[in-house]
Amino acid sequence: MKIFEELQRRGLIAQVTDEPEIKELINNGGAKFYIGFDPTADSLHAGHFMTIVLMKRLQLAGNKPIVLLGGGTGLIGDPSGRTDMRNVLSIEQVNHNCECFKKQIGRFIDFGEGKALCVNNGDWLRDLKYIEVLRDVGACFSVNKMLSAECYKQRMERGLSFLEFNYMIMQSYDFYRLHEDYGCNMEFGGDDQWSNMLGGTELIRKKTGKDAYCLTIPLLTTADGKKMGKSAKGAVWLDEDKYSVYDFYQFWRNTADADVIKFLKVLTFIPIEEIEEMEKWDGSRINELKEILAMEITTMVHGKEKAEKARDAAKALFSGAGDDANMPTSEIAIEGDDAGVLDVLLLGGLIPSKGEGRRLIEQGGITINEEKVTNPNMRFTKDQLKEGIKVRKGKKVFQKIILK
RNA sequence: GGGAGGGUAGCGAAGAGGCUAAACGCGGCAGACUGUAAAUCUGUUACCAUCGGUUUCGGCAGUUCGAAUCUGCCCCCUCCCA
Repeated sequence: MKIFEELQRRGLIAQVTDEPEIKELINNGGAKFYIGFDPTADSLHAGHFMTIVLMKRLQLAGNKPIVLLGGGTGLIGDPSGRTDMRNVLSIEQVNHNCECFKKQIGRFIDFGEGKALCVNNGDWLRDLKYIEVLRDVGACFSVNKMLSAECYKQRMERGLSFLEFNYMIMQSYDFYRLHEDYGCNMEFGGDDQWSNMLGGTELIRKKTGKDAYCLTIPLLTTADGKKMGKSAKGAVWLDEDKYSVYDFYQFWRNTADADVIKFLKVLTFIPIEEIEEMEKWDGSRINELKEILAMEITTMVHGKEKAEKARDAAKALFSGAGDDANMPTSEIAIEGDDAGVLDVLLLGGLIPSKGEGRRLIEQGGITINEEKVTNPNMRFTKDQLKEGIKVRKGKKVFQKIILK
């Protein structure tokens, strides 16, 4: 099966500019495509992951990826599909974030000789001269057309700053530069990028008379219509210091029934035939699929060893077996000879405030060492804490707390 | 620059001098039911605390026994006119 067909079967194609042409290019390894990543934080998150996986798929099919770090565009902020303005990042932050992104992407994409490129649009965007840009690039854009772009819809009601309005032009210019400097002929991105991407192809056509192509992937949403990759705690980071491997595994393990197959297709390298086979499995095996999904993704991101550890820990905890070898653990320090439960939970990071802790205890949501806690004034001695206590919050949160 | 309307808890949105830590909806958390799912139902959702207390309604300064609610100044947003 050729890569284009595979992408289709996996549900990875939302919109394309010229299907026959794109098919031809990527099926024969003729694409030199770029995907942009704006460094909005110091780690990639689950939302980026699908894009990276896509990149990898195309690279494996012989195409050349160009990773574009948004050292320039990150200073502007993409307003596409957003209702509110992004907070403006400092140059230092952006630089730092770019470094972090680069490291992380390197774990997935092979940057070996001639196989892929990593460039930073800060290298050209930051030095642009205003008048020159207006004359060279600005003249190619129609404000009327830009304003009618779908991606600004929400912002037309709430206000759009000129800064953000220029994002599309910067992204288009990126494509043009990559086309000129590196022979890039295609841009991939999330579906919310469609108008920005088209801006690029049009700019290239106007400036060079040549064609370039775009392909967008559907925005991965959960069955309840939310953007995938956000958990209650915020973004699901790929950096294990920001989001533990155990939690990462659990995030995928808790995927809604309706999303499992979709996620398997889009996010894993399990052959599409196999997934289509899994689709026919009896409904009672749905939890097996969730484990497979969680295992696959966690392995890709954190490596097999850590993924197995996370899986084993989860299995042990949820099956009720006493094995706490891999239970997530936090260390705390206390003053005095003993400490109240609420303080312990707070220090262990299980509750955001003592009020919340009280509520949990009142409602029977806290279990320590297999015993339900009923008294919010309960105390633990230093010796007890030294041995460590096993806390269970609600149904799914397990944590061992131990004295430092 | 002129005019109008706004800024209330994570979000949306009521409240227009004491009865308001602030209705309601969403979201979050917990409980029941389950399959570590969804749906549903129940409870809960500023902070500290046993009673009770502390700090909140864009910011600052006032008026009042008492202010989210009234006054002045400032900041920010939206719309209309230039």
